[in-house]
Amino acid sequence: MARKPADQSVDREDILWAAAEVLHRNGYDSTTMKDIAAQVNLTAASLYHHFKNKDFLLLNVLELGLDFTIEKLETVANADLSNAEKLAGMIRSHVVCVTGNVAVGAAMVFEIRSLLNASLSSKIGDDTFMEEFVARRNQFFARRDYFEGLFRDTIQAGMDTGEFREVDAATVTRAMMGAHNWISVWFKEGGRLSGEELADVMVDTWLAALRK
Amino acid sequence: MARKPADQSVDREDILWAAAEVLHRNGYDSTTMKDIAAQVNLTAASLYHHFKNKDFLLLNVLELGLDFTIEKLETVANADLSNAEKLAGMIRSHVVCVTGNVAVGAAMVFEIRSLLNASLSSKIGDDTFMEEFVARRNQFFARRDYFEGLFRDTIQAGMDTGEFREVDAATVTRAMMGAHNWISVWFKEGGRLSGEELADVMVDTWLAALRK
Amino acid sequence: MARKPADQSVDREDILWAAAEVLHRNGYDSTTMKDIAAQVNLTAASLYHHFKNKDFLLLNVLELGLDFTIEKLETVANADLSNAEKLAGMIRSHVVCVTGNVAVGAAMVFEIRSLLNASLSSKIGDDTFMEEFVARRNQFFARRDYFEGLFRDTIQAGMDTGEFREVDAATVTRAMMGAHNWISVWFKEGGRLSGEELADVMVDTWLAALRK
Amino acid sequence: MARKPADQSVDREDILWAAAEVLHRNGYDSTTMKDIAAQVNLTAASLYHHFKNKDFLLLNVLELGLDFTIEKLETVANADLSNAEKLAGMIRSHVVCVTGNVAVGAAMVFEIRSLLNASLSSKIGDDTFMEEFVARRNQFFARRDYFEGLFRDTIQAGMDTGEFREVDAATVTRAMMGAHNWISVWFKEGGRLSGEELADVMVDTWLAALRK
DNA sequence: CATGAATGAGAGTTCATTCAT
DNA sequence: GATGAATGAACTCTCATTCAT
Repeated sequence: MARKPADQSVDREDILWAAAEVLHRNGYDSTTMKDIAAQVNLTAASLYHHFKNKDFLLLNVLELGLDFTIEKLETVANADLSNAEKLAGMIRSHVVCVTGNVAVGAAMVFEIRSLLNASLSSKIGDDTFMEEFVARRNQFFARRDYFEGLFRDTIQAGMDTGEFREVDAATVTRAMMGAHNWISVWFKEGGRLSGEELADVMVDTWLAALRK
Repeated sequence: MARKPADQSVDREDILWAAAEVLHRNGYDSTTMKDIAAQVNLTAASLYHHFKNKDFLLLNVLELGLDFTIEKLETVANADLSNAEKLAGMIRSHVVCVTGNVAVGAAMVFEIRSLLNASLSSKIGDDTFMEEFVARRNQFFARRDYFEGLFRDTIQAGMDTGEFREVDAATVTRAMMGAHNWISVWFKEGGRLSGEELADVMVDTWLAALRK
Repeated sequence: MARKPADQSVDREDILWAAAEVLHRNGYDSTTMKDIAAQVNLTAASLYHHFKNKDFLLLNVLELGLDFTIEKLETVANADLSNAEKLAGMIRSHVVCVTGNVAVGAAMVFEIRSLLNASLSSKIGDDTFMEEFVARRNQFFARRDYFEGLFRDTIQAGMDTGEFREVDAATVTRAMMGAHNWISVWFKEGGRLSGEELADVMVDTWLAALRK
Repeated sequence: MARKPADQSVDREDILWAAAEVLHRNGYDSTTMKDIAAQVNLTAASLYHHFKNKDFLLLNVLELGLDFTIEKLETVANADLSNAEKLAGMIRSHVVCVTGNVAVGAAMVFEIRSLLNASLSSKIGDDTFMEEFVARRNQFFARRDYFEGLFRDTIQAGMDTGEFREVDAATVTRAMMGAHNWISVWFKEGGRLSGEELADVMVDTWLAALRK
């Protein structure tokens, strides 16, 4: 979690991490632009220099989180490993990302609906506004599907090679996503389990569920 | 599960089911009293004859959903079954509840935070208001823990009797809760799997994860 | 905290006349909802009970003014008179309307552009919103053309019967509209000329311009 | 009339013509400094190197338009012609100016009110600011009266010499101003009538109205 | 000269809530 | 009970304007 470097130059990404934190605390609707601005020592009006509006700001937060997570995941997904090892690595990656960035993780779980409703409240003003928003939002969802697909494909591949028992890969993947996403709800830094330890438990659980 | 009564006499519970639906669509903050009222052919003002304020209304929705689910669950939890059979039954119960009542299920996942923030924004006006609210909210959370505890205890018992392999019961339970809660996000009535079938997959998955 | 306003019940039309006055003073953009509300002892928020938004309020003001004027005009336009007499009556009607209602008259001259720009800033929210707005706006413009057409037709008819000399009826009509509209800019109640006297001058001028 | 210079060196007058155009499209209040700046490839901040503030910019636009028109008019007004010929020339001059420069013409009609309101919103900060503004604004209005006076005087003179019939010169002049100003509202370049042709119609109309 | 960043002030709008009817 | 009217509070967003670079 990147803190405020100083009080001077605030750039887009600083705002995004700060925003994620506030979002995590209050949820999209209860979070005001003023809240976010305060977190980076700006006024609400100043935020509009960096983001077209609140919806875009949310979208940027989510994109940041997803990009960050996907990047980590792809390293593992592209490695030359057995499907079991690969899945283990992917689960660990995902869980570590979530525990290391609870705020963003939570945003990705809880604010999706706000993202969907967002288009409705968008002004017409500039058609470009909404068009760009919808385009980027769709891309976000596509990448989200891609992300989930990485897990599903690995499970399927493991079934094909006989490493895993036969299951409903799509549903098991969704169960897994749910389990991992839910972490951002209950995980507390400094609790009984570290992020790494939690990742171990998850890996153990899911591999057990899939073992023959 | 049972809703939609006559169109004339609107009672508290009608409003709650309707509210859950709107809440599911829009989220707590984006849902206006007017939205909820419209769903039952009332005006916003009229809602105040039935509920003290919006926060209480939400609390009532959540209580309704939780009571409903716990009731089903206790039937199984108190039955004279092996721990594996019991856990299977509980999972099935939970999943069927969620799939049969996506709206309320989603509310219980997504609007908890609103419930927490609620106390903060409560008007000080009537101390009794807030006191009662906080008391009932705490009770709600206690019952929620109790609900989760039913699962955890069964897993633990299964481990104790040797039916299940040794796992971190608390964490596995949370994984399970996450997986089940997440259902309300993606499940569509009439999709590839019915609620019952989905329940089967979940039972299979979790028992596999716990088998020795 | 709902308070009782001093004035009894304020209805839509009261607001419209008041709004016209403020609009006349400040122009659409410089007029705030608060300004209009203050004029009728309401808060800005209360205006939204009566009008969907500022654009609709303006539209209502203009509709009111146009309806009022057209009604007067049609009485004359449908009477059994020579074209010269008819035109005289119409001019007198128009001028008296404008001088008797400077505020609304001015609104109809100066705020048309705001009406046109209005659609752009309308929210999507409810498609119905914008659709209704555009529909009513178009109807307004159609009625405005109809209004102008009454003059043009009478001039043309007078030319056809030989009462008037040959002129470019459309352009003369526009000159006339301009002259009459402009009255709302400079006319002061209690000045050198009463509304009736001014009407006489206008009638004299235009009939002189058209006489053979 | 002459606009559009190079694209590099932007000077005050370029900005004014550009501003007039934007003003014509949107009106003073809806026109932002950014809009005007964009029209000449500058940023809003840069405009402040050329004009003290938005009010002054508007004032400059109006001054430019009025000076331009008066200059043309004085040529005719000072010529050695009969009053009828003089009035014809003046009308032609005015109409041609308006049709050739719809934007500025419209600004002079529609933005006068903004000019009036401007003083009120002026920041107190620099007294000099407001003093200078008010002084120049008053001068503008004086010149505007002078402009209208040229017409009125010619009509009066024509009545005195018996060229024109007896009318209320002041009121007829205002009717004329209204008719001419209104042109900027409806005139479209490339329409049925050219500016010159429209001028002919106007000359014909007003001389007919004044002929004995 | 030009500009990117920042901001105070304020506008339109929404909404939970109250109260007289 | 039910509702129409009203409102205070709060929010998103805009904009003229300043200033350091």
